[in-house]
Amino acid sequence: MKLNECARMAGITADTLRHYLRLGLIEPQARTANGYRRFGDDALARVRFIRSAVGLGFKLGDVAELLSMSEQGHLPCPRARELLSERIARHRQELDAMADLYMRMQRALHEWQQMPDGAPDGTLVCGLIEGVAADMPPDRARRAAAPRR
Amino acid sequence: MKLNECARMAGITADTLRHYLRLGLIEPQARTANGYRRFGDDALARVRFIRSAVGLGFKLGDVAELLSMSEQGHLPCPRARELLSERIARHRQELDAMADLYMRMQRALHEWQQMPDGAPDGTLVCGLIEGVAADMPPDRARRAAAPRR
DNA sequence: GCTTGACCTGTGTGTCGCACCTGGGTCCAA
DNA sequence: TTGGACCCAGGTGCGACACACAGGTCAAGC
Repeated sequence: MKLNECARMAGITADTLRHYLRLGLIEPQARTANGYRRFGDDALARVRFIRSAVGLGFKLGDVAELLSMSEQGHLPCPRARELLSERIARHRQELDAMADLYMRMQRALHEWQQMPDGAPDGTLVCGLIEGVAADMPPDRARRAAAPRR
Repeated sequence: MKLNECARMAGITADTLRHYLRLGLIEPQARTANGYRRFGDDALARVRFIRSAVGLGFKLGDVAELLSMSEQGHLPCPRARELLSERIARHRQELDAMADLYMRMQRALHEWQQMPDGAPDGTLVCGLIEGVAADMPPDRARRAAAPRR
C-alpha cells in the first residue's frame, strides 16, 4: 500500500506518517519503481501501535525506545510499565498546574466583571491584569535537571 | 539598570528577557556607550505586566496586542476580558482532554499490574499497549480553523 | 496525444516559550 | 595582568506535527 493509503487506514494524516518516517519509527517495506514507498501490513500495525501508545500518553521518544527493544528481541512490556508510571507522575503535575491556572483565570474573569476599565496609575498597562498579579510563581522550573540521555 | 539586573528584579532569567526583546514586547530605554542595553523602571513594569498576563494564561501574542493597544492610547481592558474568556474556553478543553488522558493512563497502569508480559501475537509489539487500544480518538483536530492573523 | 486533477515525492519552515550554546567583547578587582 | 563575572548577537533545540513549495506520476476522459 502507498503512503496515503497506509495513513488513512491508520486514521492519521499523510504528514503525520511522514513525520514518523523522518523519526525512523517506521520504515517502508520497499520502494516502487518510481520511488514511491510501499508499506506492508506490518508497517500498518506499527503505526497503530504508535497511535495506541501516544493515546496512552507516551512520547514518541518512548515509543522509539519500546520499538527498538522489541526489534532487538526484548519484551518491552516491563519498560512500558515503568515509562507509563513516570508519564503519569509528570502528567499529574501538569494537570494540577493547569487546574490551578484555570481557577485563577476564572477568578480573574469574575472579579473583572465588576471592575472598571482603566489603569489607576499612569505606569500601568491594564489595571485588571495588574490587579490580579499578587500571587504569581516567581519563575518557571528550569529544564528538568535530568538530561535524559 | 542592565539586562541581568532587570531580569532579576522581575523574577525571570536573562534569556527570557532577551526573548521578550526579540519579540518586541520590551524595548530598552537606551544603550550605554559600550552597546549594553539600559532599562528604566517603565521597562521593569512592562516585564512585570507581561509576567502577570502570562500567569493568567495569556499568550505572548495576546500580550503584544494588549501592549500595542495601550501604546496607541486605547484602553486594553475590554479586549483583555474578551481574550481571557477565549483563553478560558480553550484551556478548559485542554484540561478536559488531559483529565481524560490521565484516567486512561491510570486505568491502563492498573490493568497492566495483573497482565502478563509478552505479545500474544507475533505481529504485536507490546501486548499491554495494544490491548488498551480499543477506544482511541481517530485523529487530532486540525489546526484551528481560524487562522488568526 | 493531451490535459486535468488527484495523487505522490523530498525538503524546509512555522508553531510556543523559552533554554542553551557559540564566540566574542567588557568590566572590575585582586 | 589575569581571572571571573558580566554583557552582546545570533543560532539551534525541544514536541508533534501542519503546511507550503516545486515538481514528478498516473489514470481517465477528450
